Amino acid sequence: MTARSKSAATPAHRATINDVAAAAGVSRQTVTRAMNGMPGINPATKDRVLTAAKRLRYRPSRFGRGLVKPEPHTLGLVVDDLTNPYYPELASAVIGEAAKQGWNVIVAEKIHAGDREELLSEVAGQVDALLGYLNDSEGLDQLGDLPCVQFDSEPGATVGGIEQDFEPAMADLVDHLLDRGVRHPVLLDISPPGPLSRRGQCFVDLMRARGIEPPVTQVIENSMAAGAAGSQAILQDHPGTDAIMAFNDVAACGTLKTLRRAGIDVPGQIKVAGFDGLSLGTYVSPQLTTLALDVQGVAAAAVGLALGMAAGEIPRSGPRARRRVSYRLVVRESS
Amino acid sequence: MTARSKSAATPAHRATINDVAAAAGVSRQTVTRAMNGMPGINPATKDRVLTAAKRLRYRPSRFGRGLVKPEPHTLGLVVDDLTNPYYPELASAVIGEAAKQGWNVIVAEKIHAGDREELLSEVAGQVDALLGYLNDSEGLDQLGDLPCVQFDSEPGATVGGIEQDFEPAMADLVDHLLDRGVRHPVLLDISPPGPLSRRGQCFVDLMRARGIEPPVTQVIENSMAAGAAGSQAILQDHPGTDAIMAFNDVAACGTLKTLRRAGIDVPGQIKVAGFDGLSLGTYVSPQLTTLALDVQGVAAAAVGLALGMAAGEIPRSGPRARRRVSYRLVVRESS
DNA sequence: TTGTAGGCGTTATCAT
DNA sequence: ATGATAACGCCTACAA
Repeated sequence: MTARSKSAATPAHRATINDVAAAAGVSRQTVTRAMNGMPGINPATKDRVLTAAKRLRYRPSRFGRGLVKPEPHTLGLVVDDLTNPYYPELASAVIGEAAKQGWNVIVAEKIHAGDREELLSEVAGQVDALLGYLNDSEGLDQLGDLPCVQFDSEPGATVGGIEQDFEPAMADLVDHLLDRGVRHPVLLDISPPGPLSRRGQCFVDLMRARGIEPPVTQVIENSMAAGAAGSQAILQDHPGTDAIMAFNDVAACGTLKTLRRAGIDVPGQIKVAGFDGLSLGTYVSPQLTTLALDVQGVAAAAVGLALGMAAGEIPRSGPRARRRVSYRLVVRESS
Repeated sequence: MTARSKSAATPAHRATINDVAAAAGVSRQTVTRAMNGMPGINPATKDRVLTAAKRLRYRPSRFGRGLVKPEPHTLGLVVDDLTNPYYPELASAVIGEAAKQGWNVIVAEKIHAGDREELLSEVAGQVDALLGYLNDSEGLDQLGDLPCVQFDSEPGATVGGIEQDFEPAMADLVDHLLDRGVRHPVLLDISPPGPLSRRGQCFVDLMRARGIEPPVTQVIENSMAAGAAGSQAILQDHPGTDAIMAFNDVAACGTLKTLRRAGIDVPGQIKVAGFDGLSLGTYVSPQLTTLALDVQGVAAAAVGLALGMAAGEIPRSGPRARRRVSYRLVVRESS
């Protein structure tokens, strides 16, 4: 009655099945039956139990339950940064695929983690399988037997993974650009000074095979700003440029912005292509021509692998632990 | 040791601490000590245990562990759809805040759920607190004592929540528009035929207070396409329009697209304002003037509330279970 | 219809 | 340094 001493209703710790049983004057088993809607219980008893449960704010412990019904249920998804539009599209697809099978998804972002190995082992302890852009170097081996699926997996990987096959689509894009009269394309690549990214190298190789040697401008950061800055550099260093192939859609949006600022017509004067197929590419003007990854396909394959591994139906590694997905050329307005 | 009987090493079920103990010829307790790096164990023994554990691919059960060390650890975040750029920004902030406190986040999307009540109770069973855009109607009451924090909470809500205070910023925006000479603004609102959204109503009220009666165009879907279509309608229905206030940034991007297609100069001919402050608004041209929510602040407040509730330091509801965060006007290029 | 007994995998406490 | 015992919260099998 006094507002002061209401704390008596707040026990130090959560109510357990025993508390409810005691409160309702029945056995734990009867509580179980009531809570889980099982048959063979007197409606009056059931009602009494449920009332007691509600009054005590009883909520079954997922640990106690998980111990007895050890069905795997939780997937870990590790991404760089949800703020980069690529990852939410992937995450959404993964969550959707997982939901179909009744699995939950814990999403972890590397960007918020001090130590990546620590992040990995932390979420590893909470899940039944792990998905993500997981560098081999980041403690993948310390995960014991945990099923692991790597996006963007290289052929020699130690865990399962998805191989992203963009070569044919890239060839389509190169042909498309040449068809439209491009003769002086530039590659805007993301890579430390040194070797090109795989996709960048592919573009260069395909152009070379057609008798064109595209200059390359490299940026380090994966962001629209980096794309904008890189394009600025291209305008200065390569005046005759008639196409810019950006390392991804986000960077391509930066490119569009730079070109607009410079009063350059896209696609009239310079054509622009991106990579990933984000819906972001439809938000901008002109809409982005891009190499679109089948994100749904990636998610379906990855979740399928992970769940198969967790169920013991698919080995943790080796050829059976791999899938391929492909890109396709999507021509929109920027080329 | 014989490679022959390898399959014997693959028990039907996961290795437990007992298996490791037996294999290493020690007690379970010693296994625990070895696995958790606890003191008081002979290095040689420890080594033997760890070797056995690795060989058996032993991974401690989170259920067994959670039963003994019942520290809350997992947060549930319910959003509509990560494909809508608003939610990933929020999710990223929430995950970051949670990570600071050592919590994991299960992300669930309503869009992937058949039944929303089912979704809610499903993730509720896996977490220690729940965050999200949770309509009161969707079974919030069936969650027992689970700590719940509602984004976009109305004053009378039954659970804890964040109140988003945009009135002052909206007033700033209205004044800003009028300063720039706007006389015929139109509201592009998201709402079923009938009452306006809260933010829409606020815009109208503020304009009215300044002697202007803005027409309203309503759309139902929360998407760029809806924003584009709604703006198309505005162009037809209200020829003299000199400003469009969109219900959010995504819709405002649709508006920009429509206006560009129509050859209308922004902001010269029509000014455009959005709502949310997404980074998306900096991807487009012209960059979007918007009312920016302090997403970090929202996330920090929401996670703080949820963890406080889970720890029993904050009541599940009432004034102490509420926080306010505010918007601010960000003037960019579109106005 | 209801209750009793046992065990799931882990860690803490207290011996030895 | 190591082991025995008990306990965590829940569910299943069986008994009453």
